[in-house]
Amino acid sequence: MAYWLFKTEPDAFSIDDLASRPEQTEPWDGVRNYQARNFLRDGVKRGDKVFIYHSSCKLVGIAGVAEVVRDGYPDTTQFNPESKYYDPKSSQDNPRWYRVDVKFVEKFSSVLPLSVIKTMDGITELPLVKKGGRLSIMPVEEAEWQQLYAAAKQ
DNA sequence: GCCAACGTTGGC
DNA sequence: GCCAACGTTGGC
Repeated sequence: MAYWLFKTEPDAFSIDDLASRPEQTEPWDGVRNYQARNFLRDGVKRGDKVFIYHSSCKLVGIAGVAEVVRDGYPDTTQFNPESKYYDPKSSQDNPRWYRVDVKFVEKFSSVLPLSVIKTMDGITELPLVKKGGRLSIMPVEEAEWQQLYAAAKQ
C-alpha cells in the first residue's frame, strides 16, 4: 500500500463534494501533466490512501483522506470534444491521459494548512514543500504520511 | 490580482 | 535537440 497527495481546487471540487457523491466515489479526471499522469497510470493502486489537498483558495492545505478504489484507466474526458479536458492529439488506441477512482474516507475537523506543513521538521521529501511543488499528484512517504495525519487530527 | 516557477510548444 | 516564447499553476 502506498500513500499519495492529490490537489484540487475546492471551488471546482472539494472534499465535501467527494463526500456527497453517490457511493462517495469520483473519477479523478482532468490531470494533464505527464509526471502526474505517470503516477496515475503506473503507481497509484487500489487500496492506496490519498490526502485531499485544497489549493488556490482561502485555506490552502490538507482537507481529508480518500482511498483509491480503481487502478489507473484511460480518462474518457480526453476523447470528448465537449469536455474542457478534450485532447485532439489523444486516441482510443493510444490514450494519453489516465485517471483513477477515489472514495471518501474522512474529512479533518480543520484543514492542516500549508503554512504549518512547511514548518514541520520531518516533512522534507514531500514535493509540495520542495522543487516541483506544482505537481498535482505526488507520492507521500509513509513516515511523512503518519506525521501529517497525526498533525491533522490534533 | 500579482508574479515567480515551471511545463509545453514550436521554429530553427 | 536547443531554447525562446508562451501558458499555467498556485501561494500570497
